[in-house]
Amino acid sequence: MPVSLSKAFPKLKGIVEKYQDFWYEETLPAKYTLLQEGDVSNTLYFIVKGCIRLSNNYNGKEITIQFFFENEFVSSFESYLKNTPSDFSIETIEECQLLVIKKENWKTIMDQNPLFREMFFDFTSDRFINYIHHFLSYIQEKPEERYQNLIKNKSHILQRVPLQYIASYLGITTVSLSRIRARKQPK
Amino acid sequence: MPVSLSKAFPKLKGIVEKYQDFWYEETLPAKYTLLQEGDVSNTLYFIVKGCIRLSNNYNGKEITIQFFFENEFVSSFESYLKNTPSDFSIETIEECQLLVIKKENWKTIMDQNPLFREMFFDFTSDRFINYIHHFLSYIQEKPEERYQNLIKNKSHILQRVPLQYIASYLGITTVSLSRIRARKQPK
DNA sequence: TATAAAAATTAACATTTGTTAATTAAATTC
DNA sequence: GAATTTAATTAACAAATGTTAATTTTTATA
Repeated sequence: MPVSLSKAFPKLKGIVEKYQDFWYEETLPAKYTLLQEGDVSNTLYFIVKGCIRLSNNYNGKEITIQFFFENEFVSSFESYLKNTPSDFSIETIEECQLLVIKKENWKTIMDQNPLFREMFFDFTSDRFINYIHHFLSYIQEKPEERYQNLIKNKSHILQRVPLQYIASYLGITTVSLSRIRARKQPK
Repeated sequence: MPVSLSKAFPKLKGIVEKYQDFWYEETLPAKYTLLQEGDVSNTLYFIVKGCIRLSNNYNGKEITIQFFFENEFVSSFESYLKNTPSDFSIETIEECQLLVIKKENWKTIMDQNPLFREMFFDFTSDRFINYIHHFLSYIQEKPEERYQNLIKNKSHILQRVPLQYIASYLGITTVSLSRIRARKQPK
C-alpha cells in the first residue's frame, strides 16, 4: 500500500485494503502507452505518483485532451463503461506509480460497495464538469487567452508538461505557442 | 399523457404513468427562456415536441453549445446535479411541448425506481459521450469541415435551426458561416 | 563527455477568420 | 399587406494562426 495514498485519499485507502486482491501496483516508465486509441479499455488506473495524458489522433495530428496527476482516476471512460473502441490513447508523461484495477473487479466493488459507487460517481461527474469547462474555454477564448489562463490557473501543468503537449492541449501548433510565449513575456 | 410518448419512449411512459403526480406538461412559445445562466437548475425537461438550445454567454457573446429535439431530456446537468449556478442558459427555439419534473420528485423516482435510474444514467452517459465528440470535432476540424460534417451527419439541425445559432455552434461568426456557405455551394 | 536525437524557437508567407459596415432577404407585427 | 424589425449575406481590411523550413536549445544515450 503506497504511503501517500492514506493521506491523499483515505476513502480509497479503505476500499483498496478491503478488496486487496482486486488491486495491484504498477510502476511504468515515461512515454509508456497504457491504452491505444481504438482498443477497448478494461482497466482503471489511479495515479499514486506521476503524470499522464489522454490524447486523440486525427489525420496524424495528435491532440492532448487532458492531463492527469496524483490522486486522480484515469481511464477512457466512454470505452470503459460502454465497451466501445476508445477515442483516446492514454500515455504516461513521467514515470508513473499506479494502482490498477480490472473491470470485472471494479464491477464487483461497484455492486457491493455504496461508498465506492458514490466516490466513483462523484469522480466521473467532476470529470464531466471538467470537460465542460475545458470545452467552454475552447469556444470562449482565443488560444492566447487560453495560454494566459493556463499560467494563471493551472501552472502546475506548465511546470510538469512538455510544451508540445501543452500546445496541442491549447489547440494550437508548437510554433504558434512559441510565438505567444515570445509575444507576452518580452525580454 | 402525450400520445407520441408511448411510441417514442415506452420506458418513460410507464414511469410517467406510475408517478403521475410528479410530472406535468407545459407548452411554451419560441424563444422562451427555461433557465437563465447563473441560476441554479431545479427542473428537468423532456421534449415531447419542439426544439431547444443550450447556450453560454461570454463577454456578451452568446454561444450555442447544444441542440435538443424530441424525446430528449434537457437540463443544465452540472447545475441540476450539484446545485451550482448554471454555466448555461436554456431556451426554446420553436414552440415546445414539454414534460416537466422538479428535482425533489426526480430524486424520489431515482431512489425508488431502478429502471428510471438506469435510464437516466444511460441518458447522462450518452450526453457525456456526445460532449466528447462535439469537443473532438472542435479541436480536430476547422470551422469549414465542421460545417460540412453538420450537413452530412446532422442535417436535421440545419433544417430546423436558424443560421445564427448554427454559426455559434460551429464556433464562428454568422459572417464567416455565410462565407463558408457561399464558398462551398457555388450557384 | 561527445554525439545524436528530440524539442523549442524564429522567420517568411499563405490562409482563414474576425471586425465593422453596408446591403439584401426574410419574418414579424401592427 | 405595408411597415418595421430581425436575419443573412457581401465587402474590405486587420489580425492571428497554420505551414514549411532553418536554427538554436535541450535532452537522451552511447
